[in-house]
This record gives sequence, C-alpha cells and structure tokens, in this order.
Amino acid sequence: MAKIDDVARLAKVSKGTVSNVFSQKRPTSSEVRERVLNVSRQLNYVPNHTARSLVTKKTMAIGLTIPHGNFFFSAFHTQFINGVILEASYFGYRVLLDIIPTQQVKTPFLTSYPIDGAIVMSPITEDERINLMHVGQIPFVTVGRVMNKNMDNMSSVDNDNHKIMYNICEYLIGKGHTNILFLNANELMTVSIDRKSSFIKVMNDHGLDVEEHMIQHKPALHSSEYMDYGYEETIRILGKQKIEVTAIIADDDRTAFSVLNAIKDLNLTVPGDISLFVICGDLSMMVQSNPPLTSMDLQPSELGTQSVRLLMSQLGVLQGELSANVIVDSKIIERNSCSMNSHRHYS
Amino acid sequence: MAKIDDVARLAKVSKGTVSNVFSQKRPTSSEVRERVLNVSRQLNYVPNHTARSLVTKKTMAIGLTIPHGNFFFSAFHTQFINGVILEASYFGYRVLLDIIPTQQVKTPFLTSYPIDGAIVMSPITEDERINLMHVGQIPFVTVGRVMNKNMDNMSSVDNDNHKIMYNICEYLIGKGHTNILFLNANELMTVSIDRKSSFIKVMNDHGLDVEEHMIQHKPALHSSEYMDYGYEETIRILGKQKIEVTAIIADDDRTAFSVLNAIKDLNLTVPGDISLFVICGDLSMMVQSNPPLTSMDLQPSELGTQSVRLLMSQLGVLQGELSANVIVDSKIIERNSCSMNSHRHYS
DNA sequence: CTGAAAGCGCTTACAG
DNA sequence: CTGAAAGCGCTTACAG
Repeated sequence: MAKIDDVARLAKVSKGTVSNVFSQKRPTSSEVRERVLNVSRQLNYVPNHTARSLVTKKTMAIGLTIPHGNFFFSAFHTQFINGVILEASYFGYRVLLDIIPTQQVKTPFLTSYPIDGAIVMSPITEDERINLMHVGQIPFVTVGRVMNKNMDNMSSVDNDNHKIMYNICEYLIGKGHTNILFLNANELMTVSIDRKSSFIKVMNDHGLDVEEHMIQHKPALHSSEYMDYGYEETIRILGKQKIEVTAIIADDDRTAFSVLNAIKDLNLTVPGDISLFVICGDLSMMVQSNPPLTSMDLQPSELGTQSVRLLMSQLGVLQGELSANVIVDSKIIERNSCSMNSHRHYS
Repeated sequence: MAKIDDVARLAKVSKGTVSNVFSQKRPTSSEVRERVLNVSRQLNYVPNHTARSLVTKKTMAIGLTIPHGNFFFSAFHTQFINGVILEASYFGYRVLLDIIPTQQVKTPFLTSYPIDGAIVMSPITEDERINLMHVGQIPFVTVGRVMNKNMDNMSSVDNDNHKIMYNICEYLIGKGHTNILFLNANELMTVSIDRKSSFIKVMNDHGLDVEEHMIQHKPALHSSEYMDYGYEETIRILGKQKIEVTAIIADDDRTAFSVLNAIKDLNLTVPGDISLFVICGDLSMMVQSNPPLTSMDLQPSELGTQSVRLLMSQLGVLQGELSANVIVDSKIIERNSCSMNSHRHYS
C-alpha cells in the first residue's frame, strides 16, 4: 500500500500538505489539492487509519458491550444495535462489538481498548464492565440504571421503568385483573429490580397484595437456557391454582410465546381465560402472533440512537446541552391479548 | 495513562523488556517479569493498542459486513453473528460491525479500514464490497457465492443450496404436492439465484412445470419493507386460484409468519389445506409458532464459526489445510406444518 | 497556503 | 536474557 511519503514525493509537496488534503483541517489551494488527489488515486493511496489514530488519539470507533451470556441477541438487542449503527455512522464512527465471552480465549486481550467510548447495555448489579471503563478511562453511557458503588453522575439512557409498570398495571387493573403473574427479567439486571419494586408499589397503591410467587425471574441471561422458562412457570403456577391468575406480564417476546403455548396446553385461551401483556417485544413478532399480543413498546432503536448522541456529546463531537439521563418514551400498543376479567368471583 | 517509558523507568529495565513481558514474544526472567508486572499494576499500565498495531500491522479486529438495507438483522444474522463473535474472540480478535449505511454520513470514512480481514455476508450480484476489499487488499471470506466478474478463487462458506432445494422439493413432492409456491429471497442475492434455478431443475426432473408466478422474490432487502410481502403474495396468488397451490416454501421466518396469517384470513389451515415449509428460521420462533413450522436448518451459527476459521487460516493465525469453500450441512427439521396433499384431483 | 521537524507509543532487528 | 536505536505512517505546532 502506498504511504504518505510516496504521494508527497510524486505530487512534489510535503507530507503535511498531503495530510491536510485528506484531513481538511487546514485549507489547501485547489491546484495543490487536485495534484495530490490525482496522485493518490493513481497510487491507490488512503491514509493509514492506525497511524492517524496514534497521533490524534482517536480510534473513531465506539464499543458496544452486551453482557456475556446475553450475547445471544434478542429482538430488543437487534433493534437497539440498528439504532446505534445508524447514528454512529452518521458521526463517522464505527461500532466494535465488544463482547468478550467468558469462554476460554486463546489469546487474551492484553492491550488498551481501541475505542473512544463505549455503550454499556443492560447493566447488572455491581457490573464489572463499569469498573473496566473506569480504569481504562473510557467515556461511556449505560443503557439502563447502574448500581455500582461510588459511581454517580454517569450518563445513561433508559425508559422510565416505574412509569412502564404503572401504566401496565393500571391497564390490567382497569380490566378487572387483580391476580397478575409477572415474569420478570433476570434478577441480576437492574431493570428487573426497578420493575419489581414498581410493580409491587402500584399494586399496593390499589390495595392489592402481591404474593411472592407472583413475581418470577428469568433464571439465566442465556437465551438457550431460558427458552422454556415461560412455559414451565406458567404450567407450574397456573396448573396448581388455575383460577387465581387472570393476567400475565411477560418480560420479552420469547417468554410470551412460550407462555402462550403453556396456556394452550392447559386448555385455556388468550385473552378469554388469561390476558397476556408483553413488555418488550419484536414488533413483527407481536403482530404475527396468534392472537396478536398487546405490548409495551420500549423503542429500542431510539434507545440506541440516543445513547450514541449522549456518548458523542461526552466525546465533544456533538455540541449543545444534553441531559446526562435521557428518558426514551414508551407506550402501550393494544392488540388482542388482553380483555376484561371474566371471572366474576373477583370483581 | 501510563506509557511504556514510565514502566521501564520505574522497573529499571528497557522499553524492549517491558514490551517482551506483555507480548511474550521473547522469554524474560521471572524476576524481571515480576518487577515489570508489579510496576504496571501500580501505574495501571496496559500496552497501547494503536501503537502496537502501527508496528505489527495488525489491528486484531475483523470486519463483518452485512449489506446495507439488510442491516436490520434477522434471526439468521443474529445467530450468525453469535458464531462469529465466539470464534473470533477465541483467536483474540474483535469484531467490527462494518455496516456503512447509504444514509448521508456527516464524516466520510476517508482512511484505510482498521481491520485485518473481513467477512462479507449475503453477497449480491456485482457486490461492490468485494471490490472494496480488493483495492484495500484486505483478506476476506464470503458467506454465500460471489458472482463478481474476474474474481475467482475466493474463500467462501455456504450451505449447499442445490441440495437444500432438492431435499425440500423431494420432501414436498413425496407428500403429493406438485403446485408449490416459492417465496424466494431478494432477487439480487446470489443465494436466491441459485435456489431459483435448483427449484426449477428439481421440479422439472420430476416432470413438473414451474409457472413463472410460482416463484416470487422479496421486493427489498429492508425488513420494514418486506414485512407484509408474504401476506400479500399469499393473498394475491391463493386468493385468485385457491386450489392450485397446496404448498408454500418461505425464505425466512418473518415471511412464513405473514404467510400463516394470510392463510388464516383466507379461511384455510396449515397443514390441512396448505403445507408451509420455512427455509431459514429462528429455532425458537419455529417451535413456538402455531402450528410449529417444519424448516430447513441452515446452522447460521456454524456458518459464522466456519467463516472465522477460514479467515484465520487466510491470516496465517490458524494452521493446517482448510478448504477454500466450506459447506455447512443443512437438514430438515420436521415439525407440524407439512402434510400429505389431500386434494385428490392432483394425485 | 506550505514545509521541515518532532513526536504519537509501541516493536524489532541487531548486538551483546 | 537484556539494551539502545531505528522505525511503523501519520499529524501538528512552529516558522515562513
């Protein structure tokens, strides 16, 4: 590959001038620019990314970390990533999938991270990724609330989890449901902690008790391991005391689908016998389901976009005031999986 | 951040020695190693990735390019990426999501690609990404067949598309289906070209004609644009001449789901009236569907793994003979969406 | 607007 | 096993 010296020599200018033509950091006369560009085309020259990075101290890449075990993307992750890529590329940044599985690696990554900043998805309690970013002095934003000790003032993007649970419960209670089974995310995730407490609070505000077994947590972060979780929990809890549960809130679409199958196998119907509400699901899957599932749209793509913008403002790339904690709106999309509670003895 | 000079000075060794302790390219006495490591810990030192890259000429990253427009990942992409990440990290490589949307970008990427090699997914006819890799002299492997001019001898990973169509058609014909509607991928994709010709050939081999309207192509690469394609095509073709089509082959899970809805809206059932076969679908979605869908498992995760291994052997990281064209096995997974053709007038 | 020179933080022959 | 020096390919003050 041709290098800057080759171009400089052939175009009869200095390296600095060639540099300026490409970086456009200083003006160049159109005459010189043309000459340099012609020679560059001729030699197939393009500035070496690494060499530039070394002096500018910018890699023009951001890391996207999804917790290991969770790297089997859900539709939520997928759409989030779409938002990130689109917005990052708008600013000229690339996206490094910074997912280091715990699996045994042959060569450990014993260098600095080649990124300018990071997006930390789905934080858990005492998330070690946050500590890594701190020691590496890498600017980052989190998607979701962080609970690490001694670490305040972090930028984050999130939905309003309390509002989410408030709206869902109001919606379901408004339809006469009082015994609601909540199939929550894994209990290590901060989001599950927030949603659990909000769920209990809203129910209590309506004078309703929440028995312990009415909140279940996804056993693992791994999708292959929780595939049947929704099914088994539904069979277990509804099978024991069928009539008590009249509504189920599922944390994601896969869980919802397996709940749906369990309900069918129990010879019950949705929404006739059981109302099913999905917190975060793939739009197309929700629509194609039978029945179409009522869900809370978390706007994952918008979460991705906003997290990049927040990071860019931390990196000084994006000007202007940006709140350190961006809340992305969420809203209920009614389809056909929730109906009035028909079990009279509850009303 | 501390640099190598700081460590060298404090540990009273040369920079070269510090370098060796971290790179392990030359042996160091345990005494010196300990001293260097202690100082490094104390100073929070880690070798600068960019500086190392500049001299080693390795970025330790591979690019993963998914055609723009297609960057709204399907389950196939997702599982493929999982395979790539897992295998790449095993070799100490990171994965750069090298998806440059055509959307207007503020800052163009006017430098070399900071990657050692690339994986080019879902090639289309005259794929410009292939040309880019060539001029940038970046080793790459493709996932799927490439049809660019003057470019033979490329490494690729693929399923055996002819065998896939052969097996699917045999399976369906064996169940008495002769009028099969094939909802193929976008016609620009090389895979759709291969599957189309194989489909026609196998049908002809059985003495069956394939009318032109029995092969349809996904109109766009964008998922948001083809969401309803399966539905509309099904309504259009089956609605006109209901009885003629008794089986449908859908290219992916989303298309299959929307076909399912269309069939339902036509007051027909699967597999009673219409048999539905999915070529490439998300396992969990296929299982959760109602009815569970019979599909061809393409092993996307294995495709990812193999493409990384092939790339690694090109980079000289992986020793041994590796065929330049790896074929990943595919197999039919019977579930419950295909049955014997019950329309007697065809048998 | 352009050039000459120093420097970014490492690794790598070369020598011992 | 260790050190001194050159060099990877750029950018950036500094000077003009």
